Amino acid sequence: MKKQSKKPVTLADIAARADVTSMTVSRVMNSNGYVHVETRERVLRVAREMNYRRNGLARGLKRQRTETVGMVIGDIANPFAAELSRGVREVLEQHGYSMFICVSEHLAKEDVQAFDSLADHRADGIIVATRASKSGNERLAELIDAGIPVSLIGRDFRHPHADLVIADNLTGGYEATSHLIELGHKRIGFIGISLTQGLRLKRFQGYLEAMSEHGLSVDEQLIVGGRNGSDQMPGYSTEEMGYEGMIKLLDLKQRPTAVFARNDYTAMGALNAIKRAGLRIPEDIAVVGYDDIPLASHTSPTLTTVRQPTREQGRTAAEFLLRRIQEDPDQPRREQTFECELVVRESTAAGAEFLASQNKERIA
Amino acid sequence: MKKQSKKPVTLADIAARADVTSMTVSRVMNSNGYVHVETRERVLRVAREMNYRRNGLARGLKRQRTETVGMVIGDIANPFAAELSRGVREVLEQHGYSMFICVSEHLAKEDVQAFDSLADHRADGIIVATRASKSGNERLAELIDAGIPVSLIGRDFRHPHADLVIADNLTGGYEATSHLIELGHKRIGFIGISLTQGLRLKRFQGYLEAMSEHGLSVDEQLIVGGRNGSDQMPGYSTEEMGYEGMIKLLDLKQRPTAVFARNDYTAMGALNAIKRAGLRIPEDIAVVGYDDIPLASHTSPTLTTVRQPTREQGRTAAEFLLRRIQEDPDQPRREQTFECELVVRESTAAGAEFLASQNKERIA
DNA sequence: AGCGCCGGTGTTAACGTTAACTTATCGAGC
DNA sequence: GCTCGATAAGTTAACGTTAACACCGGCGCT
Repeated sequence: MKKQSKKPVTLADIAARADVTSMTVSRVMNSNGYVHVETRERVLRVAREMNYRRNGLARGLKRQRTETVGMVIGDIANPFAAELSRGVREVLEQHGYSMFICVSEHLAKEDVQAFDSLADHRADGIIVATRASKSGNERLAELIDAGIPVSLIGRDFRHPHADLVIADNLTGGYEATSHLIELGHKRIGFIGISLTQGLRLKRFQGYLEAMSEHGLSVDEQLIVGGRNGSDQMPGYSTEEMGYEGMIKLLDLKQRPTAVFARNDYTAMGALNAIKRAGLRIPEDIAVVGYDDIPLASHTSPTLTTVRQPTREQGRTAAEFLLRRIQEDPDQPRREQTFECELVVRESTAAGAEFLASQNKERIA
Repeated sequence: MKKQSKKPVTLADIAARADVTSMTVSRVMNSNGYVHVETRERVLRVAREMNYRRNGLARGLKRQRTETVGMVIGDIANPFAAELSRGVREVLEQHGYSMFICVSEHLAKEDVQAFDSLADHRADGIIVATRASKSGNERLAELIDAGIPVSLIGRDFRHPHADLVIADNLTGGYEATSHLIELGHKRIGFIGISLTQGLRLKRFQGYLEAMSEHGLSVDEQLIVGGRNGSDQMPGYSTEEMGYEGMIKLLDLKQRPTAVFARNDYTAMGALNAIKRAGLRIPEDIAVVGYDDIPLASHTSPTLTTVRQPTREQGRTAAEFLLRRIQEDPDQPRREQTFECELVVRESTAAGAEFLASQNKERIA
């Protein structure tokens, strides 16, 4: 059924028409080596006429590099990942690398598939911003051992030859929680994990530490959310989780006076559940999110949250990766931690004067 | 500076260790042709030991296809694009194709770069979901003419050998506006375009048609938003545009009683500006968005919007593309239009009874 | 005159894989 | 015994590009 379609133009085709060898055409295309001005122009003209596109496969095969970097993210709609990718791209582009994005939908299986796919297509390096998983980490280790440069962002996985950039989410969670405690809250809920598997989440550890350091006990009933069983959640529904988690909390005999959500979407879901229940924010219940996505300053009330230097993390990961590509893939690992910053907005501010005194936000 | 790093294992390396030829190893790896059971197992064992990864460049070069499809989107954080990409992936994965995403950040230059990059790396086909631009369209036409299968989503560009899936945004915009008119609104604003360049936007045309058909005049003061000059807007800020646009509308001597926003983010910005101004929704001002992103049912009030079958569009585009890849790249174009559906929620509902009578939404 | 060097171009041989073909062995069927 | 088909390999020659080297004429220098 497949019709014989016109096959792509090659250097040799151009060479024949321009009466030179393909080597000369190659030199013209890559502007290296000596080529007579007239020859160059003739070749370029023919190439344009024939609508030549170079074959990156052959090129990459011969040169043993593709000037291509793959980035693996868990959820394409996540503004946090989006901002990371922008940082990565900024740097890669400057250095002439193309970036291709693979999405794992937060599934370990797809994670591995993405790694394989990028490795097989000989990406020069891989930037990984997905959540850690056993099978994913194992495959990643194999690839790193095979000499593929890898740079990780916020993934709880270390390898002697892979770089890592990460935000200090432990402190971030600690500060968010402490902020609530300082406002006088004692019953503080956490939305977005299940107790069985959330213990590795740094921002949750920060929550626990803050509570215990201030002598507050943690009521397990106040820890809600997270998927039953598997860790898979279709793209966007973290915010659904926030909504449902909050409802559970509101139904308690003794409900919390404040909640800390694992991320801003979750927090937005919680905001909604609270408003729906006819309660006021922050008077009845205060809410803190995490990530400071652009929407966080446009909810009502605006959302107190923890900002991490997202684009900067992407940039740094890309820089680490490029160094590893251009120097030695087996060089010792670099790790950089970024500090987080509490951004106080209306969802926790007791009053305007508090906001005014605390809020260091730039006038955006 | 670059240290001699261990070079990747090849079929020949395995062949040597397993005492066969690389052809036999190739047969094992691709499970085609006859291979003795013992030989196969020996080869597989050696391959695993040596941590073999096939070279997709060489493979693609020889086979003249890569089983890879590129998708170009304008904004990675846009939930609409995210949902499209999920649909695309669903189909591609079923057929054994890998998908790589390129992001153009809504810039024509990056659009062209993405096309080139995918073409050069010999993707078997390209799915394009970015906004049309002169330079982008031109390059796209070149690639299509060169025989690269292309499938377009919602891009205002036609080519005899490229497929197109598109939502009927004209009708969508018409219905959204008619809905407001039927509710009794006469001064209806539109947020999200500039008059000079927004005329091509189908949903805006639908707005204009509905207004004129109902004998309402359009006040140019009520058309706000859009960037001054260039069409570039950094990722997310459409919602900023909604906020600022709405403020402009609120400042008018005679402000609108309803607004139609070009998409849900813009609408959310508008919601916020209205609430901030101390006005009620929908009593003082009604709001309609577009796209029905997941968040739309979680704002307060929930957002009336126009839903398009997003994932379905992605799936269809992928199916079109696969057919074009597997059959004839020069086959005549297919075009499929998807109907949109008005989803009435609180931001326009006059009262609960209205909602109850109109809202066909599934109990999600 | 002889030498070296530079500009300009060609030749050769890979890069790693696989399509297409060839070779060889083993039984089954006549 | 001979042919034929299935099984199990091996051989050859690309796919399109470029690194490395070779070649050649001309110019400047000793």
